[in-house]
Amino acid sequence: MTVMFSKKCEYGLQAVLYLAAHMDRDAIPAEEVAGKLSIPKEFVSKILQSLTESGIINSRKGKSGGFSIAKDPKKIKLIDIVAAIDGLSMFNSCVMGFPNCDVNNPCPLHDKWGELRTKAYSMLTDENLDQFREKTLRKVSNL
Amino acid sequence: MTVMFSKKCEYGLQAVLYLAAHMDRDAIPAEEVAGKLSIPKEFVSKILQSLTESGIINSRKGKSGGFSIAKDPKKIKLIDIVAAIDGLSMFNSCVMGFPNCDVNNPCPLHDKWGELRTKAYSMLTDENLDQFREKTLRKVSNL
DNA sequence: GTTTAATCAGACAAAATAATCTGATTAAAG
DNA sequence: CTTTAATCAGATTATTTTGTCTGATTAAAC
Repeated sequence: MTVMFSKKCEYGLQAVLYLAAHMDRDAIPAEEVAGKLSIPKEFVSKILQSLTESGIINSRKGKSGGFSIAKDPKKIKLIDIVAAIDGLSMFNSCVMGFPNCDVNNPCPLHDKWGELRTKAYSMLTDENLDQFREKTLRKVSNL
Repeated sequence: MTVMFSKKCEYGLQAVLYLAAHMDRDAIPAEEVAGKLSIPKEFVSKILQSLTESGIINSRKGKSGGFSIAKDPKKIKLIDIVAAIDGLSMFNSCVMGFPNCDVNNPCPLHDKWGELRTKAYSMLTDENLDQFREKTLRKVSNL
């Protein structure tokens, strides 16, 4: 069981952080990303392809090709990756799965979950990819 | 996509809350629970069976049989249902799926997620089933 | 004791998610 | 221009999750 994102999304977050932490380098092949992060190569490749369509990363075909961050990493937030892969429905769904859970018809956890959800959203929007660089490098070097 | 629990767990939480909110009545058949909560009957039946094995609810076979809360609802917390169905791994896994994510080798979100996780745990442990009774009745009456 | 309405058990089916395979295309480098 | 190393596209497989079906068992009520 994953915590709150799909496996695809977890991998996507890891991979994009990896690319952002290595902006200084050229395009990075899917094989390297897969190897460093222990993700199946074809799977991470697919995920990065889809993020290319979303405009978050670039891809370059052919020899010495690979993937790289598409724009200024100061302008990319983790929420962008989550939105592109899992979507944002988790931020307006009832935590217990009740339908029509809103302020007029709240489930027993509505208020408490509401606070948590707001903080979870902040967690994904407060910092940009550039600000995660060092932490990512430290984590990746210990995998 | 569910928010943070599996569908099975969401249904389990809803169903147990329903039973707890109707403790005054006799055993409640799976069919009623399924109908009120719009959950497939056989599915909720399976879920309630498994919670019977976990000792959270009782079942009675035969005519006028059904399910009921097994013990004092003041002594049951939502976390008990989550633990029985999804397990507690979500409370010690990395939110981004990194391995070995701990204080010595944290992922970029480790600290922020740590706080959230603690609060999510509180959300499931602060109140007992009895305290959810009214809120549940209000919600269920508007489904 | 027969009928009826329920759980229970286990197999089965469908759908979603995760992962793999194959071959085509592309572009750098010799 | 040939080789090589990469993405890309799409089909396929595997696994997990979700949901369904069938029949056996149980117990209340008549």
